[in-house]
Amino acid sequence: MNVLEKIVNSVTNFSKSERKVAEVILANPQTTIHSSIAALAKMADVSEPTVNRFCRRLDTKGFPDFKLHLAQSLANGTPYVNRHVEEEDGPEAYTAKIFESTMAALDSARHNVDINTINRAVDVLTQAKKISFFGLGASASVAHDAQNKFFRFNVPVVCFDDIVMQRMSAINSAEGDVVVCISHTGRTKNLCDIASIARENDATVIGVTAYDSPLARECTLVLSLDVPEDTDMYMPMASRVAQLVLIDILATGFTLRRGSKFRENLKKVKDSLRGSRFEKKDNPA
Amino acid sequence: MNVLEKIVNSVTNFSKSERKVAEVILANPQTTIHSSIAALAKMADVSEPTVNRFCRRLDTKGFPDFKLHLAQSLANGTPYVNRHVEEEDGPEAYTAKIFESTMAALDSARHNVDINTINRAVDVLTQAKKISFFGLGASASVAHDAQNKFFRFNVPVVCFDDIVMQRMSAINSAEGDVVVCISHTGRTKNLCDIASIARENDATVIGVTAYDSPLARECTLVLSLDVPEDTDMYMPMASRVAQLVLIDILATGFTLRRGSKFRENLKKVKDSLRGSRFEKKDNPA
DNA sequence: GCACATTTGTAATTTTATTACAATAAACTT
DNA sequence: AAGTTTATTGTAATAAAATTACAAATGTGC
Repeated sequence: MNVLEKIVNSVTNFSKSERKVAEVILANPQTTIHSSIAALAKMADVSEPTVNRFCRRLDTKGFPDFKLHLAQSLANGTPYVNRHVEEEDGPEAYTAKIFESTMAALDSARHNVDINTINRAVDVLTQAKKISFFGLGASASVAHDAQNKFFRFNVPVVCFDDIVMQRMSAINSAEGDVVVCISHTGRTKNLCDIASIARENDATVIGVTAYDSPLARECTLVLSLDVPEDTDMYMPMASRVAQLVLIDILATGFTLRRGSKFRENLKKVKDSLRGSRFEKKDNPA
Repeated sequence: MNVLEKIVNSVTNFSKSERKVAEVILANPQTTIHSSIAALAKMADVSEPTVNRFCRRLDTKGFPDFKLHLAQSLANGTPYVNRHVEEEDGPEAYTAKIFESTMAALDSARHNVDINTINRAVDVLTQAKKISFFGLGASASVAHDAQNKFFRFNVPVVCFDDIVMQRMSAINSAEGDVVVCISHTGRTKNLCDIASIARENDATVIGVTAYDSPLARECTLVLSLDVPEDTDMYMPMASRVAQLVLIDILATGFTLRRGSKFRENLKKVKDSLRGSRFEKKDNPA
C-alpha cells in the first residue's frame, strides 16, 4: 500500500503529536520530500525524534526512507484507477479523474480484448469488397472516425448514422462485403436489425459491442471490450474511447497486412492535405 | 523528464568515473535508493564526491535529492511509453503498442493541459446561448461526439463538418454564442477562417488545437494538448483520443457546474433511449 | 493521589553528505 | 615532445542530518 493512503488509514493509531506530523505531511507532501527532519519537526511543532518515530510507525526504516516512500507515492499515486467524479470536485479533480479513469478503461480493455478475433477481423477487412460502418447515437462518431481511417486505404467505405440509409445499405450488401456495427450496449434494436439484414444478404458482420448481447448474436465476429463505465454521468465516455482505439488497431492491422508499398499510399493521402493548410515555418515546401 | 531516461540520454556527457556510477545505478536502481553515498561509491569504485558530482550534473541538489528523483522514476516504472508499431509486428504486438501509446499520450496530455483554461472554457460554455462544434477530417468525428454530449444538456448545439455550413453558421453567430474549433494541427486554413469570422461576430471561440498555431491565434481561448503523435502511420490516432477525453472533461465540468438538479435531466435523456433498446434480463421495466 | 505506562523532548552520538583543496590525468600549445 | 593549461578525481576536513539514549512530562487506572 501507498504511504499516503497508509497515513490516512492509520490516523487513529497515532498519538497527538504524530497526528500533527501527519497533518503537515498530508497538507504539503511535495514540500515534505524536500525537507529535513528538523524542518518538518518545526512545521509540525514537534521534536525531531517524534517525526522519526512517526516514520517508523509506518514501517519505514527512518526519515530518509520515509521520504523515499513518499516520493514514490507522489510520483504516480494510485496509478490508473477508475475514480468517480463527485459533486464537489473542482477542475483539477475532475480533469485528473477523467484522464485516469479513461486510462484505466484502456488498460482493462487491453487485457480483455481477444487478439485472435482482432486478427480475424483484420483478415476479413483486408479482403472486403466494400466496408460499411454503422453506429447510432454516441457510436455514430466512432463510425465516422472509422470511415475517415479506412477511407484512406483506397477501399470502398461507407458510413451511415441514419437508420434508413443503414437499412438500405444493408439490404444491398452481398458476399464479400463487410459490415461493422458499433454499439456499446449491443441492445439497440435498429442496429440489431441491420446486422441481421446484412447477414441474410451474405455480408460478414463484425460487431464492436458487448459480448453476450442481442447485437453480438447477430454478428459473424464479435470484438468485445469489457470496459467499466462510469454510469453516474449518464454519458458514454471511456467505452467510446476504447472503441476508437480498437478502430485504430484494426486500421493499423490493415496497413501492416498490406505491406510497405501500400503505406506509400497513405503518405500520399496525408500529403494531399498540404494545400489546405498553413505551412510550418520549419517545414517549407 | 524522468531521471533514469536522463541518465541514459546524457551518458555521453559523463566522464569516465561518472559513467561507472551511471552503470551501477542503471544496473540496480532499486538498490541505489536504499544505499548511502558511501555504499554507492564503493560499488562503482569511485570516491564519494564523484557520486555527488554525478548527482549535480543531473540537476539534482545532491545525493539525497537524486535518490528522491530516482525513487519517483521507479515508482512510475514508465509503464506506458510511446512504442512505435513496426513492419514485422504481429497482432499481439501492434495491439499492445497501440493501447500503450494511446495511454502514454493521455498521460502526457494530462500533465500538459492547463486546468485554468479548462475552467474558463467551462465557464464560457455554461453561459453560452448557443454552442457550435466545428471540425474537418479526422476532427469532424470529435465534433460530432461533442455534439452528442452537449446536446443532452438541453442547450442549443450545432455541429457541422461542411465548410459552407460552418461558414454560414459562423457568420450568423452573435455575442454570447460559443464556437468550438477542433483541429490537431491548427493549420487548416478553412477552420482558421471560421474562427476569425466567428470572432468578428462577437462569438467566443474556443480552440481545441495546438498552442502556437494559426488557429490558436484566432481563438479567444486555447485548449492545447501537446500529444506526441506517431506519424509513421500517417493517421491521427492518439491525438484524437486526447481530444475526445478533453471533450469529456468539458462536458463533465458543465454538468458539475449546473448542479445535481440538472443531472436528473441527464438521466431522463438516457432513460428516453429505453424504448429503442432490448431490455436486459436483470433490469426489467 | 500515587504507581505505572505512554508520550514527548533534550542533548549526545553517529551516520551521512558536502566542501575545500590537492593530486593526478588528459588535452592543447608551441 | 616538453611545458602549460584544463578537466577529472580523490583525500581529508567540515558541516548537516538523522538517530539514539535517556530524562521529563503527561496521562491512566486503581
